Amino acid sequence: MLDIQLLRKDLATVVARLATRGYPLDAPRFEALENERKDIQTRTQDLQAQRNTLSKQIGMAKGKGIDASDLMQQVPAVNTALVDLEARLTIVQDAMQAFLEGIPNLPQAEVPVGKNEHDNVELRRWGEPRAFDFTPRDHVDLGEGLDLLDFPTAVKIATSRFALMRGDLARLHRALAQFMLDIHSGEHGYEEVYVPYLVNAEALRGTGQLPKFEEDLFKVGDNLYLIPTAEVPVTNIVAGEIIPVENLPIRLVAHTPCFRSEAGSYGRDTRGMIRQHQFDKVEMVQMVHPDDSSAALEELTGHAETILQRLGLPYRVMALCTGDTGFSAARTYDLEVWLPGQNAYREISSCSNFEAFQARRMQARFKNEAGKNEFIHTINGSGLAVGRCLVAVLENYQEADGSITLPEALRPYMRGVERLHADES
RNA sequence: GGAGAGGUGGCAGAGUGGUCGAAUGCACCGGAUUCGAAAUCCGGCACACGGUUUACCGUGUCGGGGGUUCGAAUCCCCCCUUCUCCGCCA
Repeated sequence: MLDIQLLRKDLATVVARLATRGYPLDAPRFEALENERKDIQTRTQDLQAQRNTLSKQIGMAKGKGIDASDLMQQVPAVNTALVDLEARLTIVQDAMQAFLEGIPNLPQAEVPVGKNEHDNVELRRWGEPRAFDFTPRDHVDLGEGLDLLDFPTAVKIATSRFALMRGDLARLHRALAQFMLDIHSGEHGYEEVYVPYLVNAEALRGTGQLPKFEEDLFKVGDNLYLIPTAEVPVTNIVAGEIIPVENLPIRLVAHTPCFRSEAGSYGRDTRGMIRQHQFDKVEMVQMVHPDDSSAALEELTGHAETILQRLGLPYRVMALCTGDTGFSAARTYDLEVWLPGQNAYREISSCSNFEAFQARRMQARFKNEAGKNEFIHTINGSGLAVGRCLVAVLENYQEADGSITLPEALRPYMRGVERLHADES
């Protein structure tokens, strides 16, 4: 959520900056709501002050044993007017709140202006895509060829967009998550957390998934939703808190499954594990002093890159343009890993600075140097998407016979297994 | 699942219809004392919003919502939540 003071003070600038991300802010509506609110609120407060004064006088009179019936006769008229005004005030305030919650974050000045993913800017590349002396297969052919990846059975149990992994592939999947978690918690200074996989609407509102993106979520029962990313439970750890400034920055990492309905993505990435209803992800979250958030985003992005580098997976870093930046983010870098099976770079991590956007929704603050409560900044990023990382390992490390040579870094997690290969039989 | 007890400022904890946004203690900030510190003493110290604008005035907030009343932290109803005991259970 944006600071309403910013809209009051400099509406034109806000409109212009939001326009770069393709969001048409309804300025006349804002001004109309604001004027109505101001009018009703001042009138309401005047009446409340009148009532308070009268009641206080009645109390004083009764305390002295004086008859107060004159005063008491004056109150009902005030109250009648108040009932109406207070109701109208609530309506305007709710409308304003809903209006504000629907506005996306302002992109930072450095974000390249553009319409969609085609306008994203490549910042750097790491690693050389391997030259194959055979036609590389994609992870579906590889996994099924090894009898370790099974989509039909997953469909039988659940529905499409689910996967079943077996044996050493299931183990490799677990190894990847462990490996990532160990590096972030052991080398990058993150505290590992285990969090609920079901969250309430308030938490989702805090990080910005609700109210706008309910159709992307799986709802369970009356009040709970399966998490679409660990960002939701992890970031909300600080919701409503006033954090001692010396505790900043807070760095947290969690490995969780993520659940997405993928509404509106029919026909996209229907083959394989790229786009699933359920996938695992290791997520890094930082809560920082506002002065430090830009540096923290660079740092966190580097932490995600470290994983790809240790696994020897070629990737590039993309600066998302204004039009492709997510609702809550002020700035986002995507990491795209090279997938030989698709002959393309594909997103494997998304790292964003949300500035105070989520903190304002969550009421997550710290006491600043002046002793005033101030909103923290939040940053998060995948480090990495486990399923897509598994895909990348399979495709980049495949051999001509369909076997997979495992990267050195993972071998300690694979009880000595160095290759995935089909049974001899 | 059954029974009971609670949710008040950063924390602890008073307050059961009227000058209560709320005693007291701790923590914190400023000052005195001290060579300095501890201890002690004095003072300050919730948040949000609105109006005016450095001072100021007003409104709202005592888990959330609704009700009674001229007036609610205090009475009534509903919900959420925490704790204790019993049962069950990975």
